Amino acid sequence: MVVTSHDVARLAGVSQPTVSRALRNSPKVSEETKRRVREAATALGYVPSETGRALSSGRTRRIGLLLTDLENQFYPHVIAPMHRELEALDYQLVLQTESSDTGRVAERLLANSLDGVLLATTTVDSVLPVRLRDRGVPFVYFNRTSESVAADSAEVDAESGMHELARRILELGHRRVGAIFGPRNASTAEHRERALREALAAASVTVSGSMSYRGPFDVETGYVGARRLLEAEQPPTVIVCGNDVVAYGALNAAHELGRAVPGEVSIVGFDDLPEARWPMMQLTTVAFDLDAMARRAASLLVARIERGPDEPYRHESFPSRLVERRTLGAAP
Amino acid sequence: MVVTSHDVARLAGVSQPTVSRALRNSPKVSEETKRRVREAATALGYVPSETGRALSSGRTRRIGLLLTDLENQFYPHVIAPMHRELEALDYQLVLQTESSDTGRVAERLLANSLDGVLLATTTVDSVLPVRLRDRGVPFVYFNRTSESVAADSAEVDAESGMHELARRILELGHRRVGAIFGPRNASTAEHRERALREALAAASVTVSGSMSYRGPFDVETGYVGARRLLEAEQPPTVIVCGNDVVAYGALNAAHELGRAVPGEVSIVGFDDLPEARWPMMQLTTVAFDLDAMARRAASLLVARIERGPDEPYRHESFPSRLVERRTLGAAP
DNA sequence: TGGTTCAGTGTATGCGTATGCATCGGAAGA
DNA sequence: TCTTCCGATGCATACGCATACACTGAACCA
Repeated sequence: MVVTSHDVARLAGVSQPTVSRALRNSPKVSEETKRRVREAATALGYVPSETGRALSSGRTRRIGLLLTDLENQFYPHVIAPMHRELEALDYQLVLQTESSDTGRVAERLLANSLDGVLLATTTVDSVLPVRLRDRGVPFVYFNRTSESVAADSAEVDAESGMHELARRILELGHRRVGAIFGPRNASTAEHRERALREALAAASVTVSGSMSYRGPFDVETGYVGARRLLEAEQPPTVIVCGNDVVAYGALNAAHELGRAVPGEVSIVGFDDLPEARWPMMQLTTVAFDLDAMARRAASLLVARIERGPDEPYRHESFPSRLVERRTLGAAP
Repeated sequence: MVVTSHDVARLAGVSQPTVSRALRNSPKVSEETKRRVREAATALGYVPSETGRALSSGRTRRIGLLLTDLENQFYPHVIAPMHRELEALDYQLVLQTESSDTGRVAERLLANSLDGVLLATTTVDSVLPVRLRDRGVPFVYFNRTSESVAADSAEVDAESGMHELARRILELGHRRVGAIFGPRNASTAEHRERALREALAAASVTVSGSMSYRGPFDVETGYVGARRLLEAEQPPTVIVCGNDVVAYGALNAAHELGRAVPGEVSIVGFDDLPEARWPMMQLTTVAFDLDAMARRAASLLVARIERGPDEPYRHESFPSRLVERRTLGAAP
């Protein structure tokens, strides 16, 4: 039924190992034989079995991508460039989502015989990196880090953009600054929060507890958080969101409450997703090269897989900067 | 380095096949032995190699999902439910995107030793289904069909919703009906177009060539198409879009041109994605249970894989209905 | 008591590819 | 002409698991 290298060997009049070598373009096979083998392979429609190859070589050329939530609007812009990069490097992408049972995720990742794992979940789970390290499964942190287990990483430098944003916010006269931060235990959320607070503190502006909200990086958080902040007695004049997706939710809340943006309240995001540029949206946001960062994470992982565990860890940092659009204006 | 069933066998004092049987809970192994094997497996942290299992069993428990464009806003709402369903059925999801070189895609799909493929691309490529059939790789059409090669399918019944929409549009006094259809050679696009035209024809309303635009199901198409239609001398009073994502683009165009929605122009989508419900958006659209449809496609495929090729093909149809929100109003 | 049966386990083998090593034949050098 | 060497190929085997089949011993029946 299925064509194997033996069938090709028979047709080409050579042995099976010669087929293997010929098709992998080994220099130990004569050009004439390669030609015959290739012809036979084409004639039979032979495609090498990845399973056989994996068992024999110990490499699957498959990489796992661990995400928090497949439906989050952030991830398509991560998955796509990673997929493109990995395709070019001849690797496959297998999706995994975080389940409540971390042990099971780890087990699946390992059983899957993945060559490596891209950790793109927001919250830092301390168990998984340890297990991966112990099993010798290469992995890379994407848009997060962990102090506990060292590994390659691709991250945003939030400071530059956040400082720029804070300066501009103050310049526009805002003093009641609200914020919707990301979840606790998420390094990305912490970096952004700290950068914002530090930059504002320079002008003695603080984000008080009643002026802030905290939750997962999703639309719901932005919506609920912004409603809460905007319906307070002294609502903020600007709401800085943990990322663009959260800002979408905040915009929805403002829209629903009939608050003009940026007339009555300014809203700012982080990430500069393609949707932020939509005429409908025109979201002012802190931008960085997400596409490049995703591709970099993928290539870092492949380099780690192919060059081995002895290379020093690389921590790629992507600078951020403010992109002003419509949703940030002068304080009312 | 890596723990195999042999290691477990040695520790448990049994043979390797007994380990295999015990862990797969075969009735041919005594409870006492199972207990010992399980203990040994846990002690060693044994996780069966999927590669070994795949080579031996001929099944990879991996399913390919072929998409047009990973960054399209439609797909997260497809990927997520499929992933959930497949996870419950203990299958993995591997992403593939359509490349220009169809042959290469087919080859990769086959080499990948996938147990089956979910075809979720919009355009009907005639080569791939044939190759999959010839190789005996089970597959399911999702949100599309092909007359040439029979297979299970999960599709929308566009007629009910489109008729409802047409009736409502006419009722609201619209006579200049514009449309942004999906791409040519896409069965989904054709169904929706035909259903709309038929329903309008009953009232002698037609969508002329100058009142329609055609392109891939993406934001760009909606934006470009709507700009073209709206900047014409006699712009339509309503624009029916091939799907919600296209409608996002149309809304962007209307926004940019300063046309009030639905005051000056009504815009309607199809799919009822979660984003359509956003207060910012409030898109009137033709809805169906996309989540269920995606899950159904996945379970149809698994059933096909596990029950074999002799079962009759199943064509699941999901009814559609109009969901009125803000973007459809009376004709100006 | 001998034969039959069956539960439980081991042995042998296959799945498809990659690779270390042996082999072979011809060319080059002595 | 004999040896040496090397390019080209075949042989044997490993990878980890699943499964057909063989085997063993105990229980049961006649």
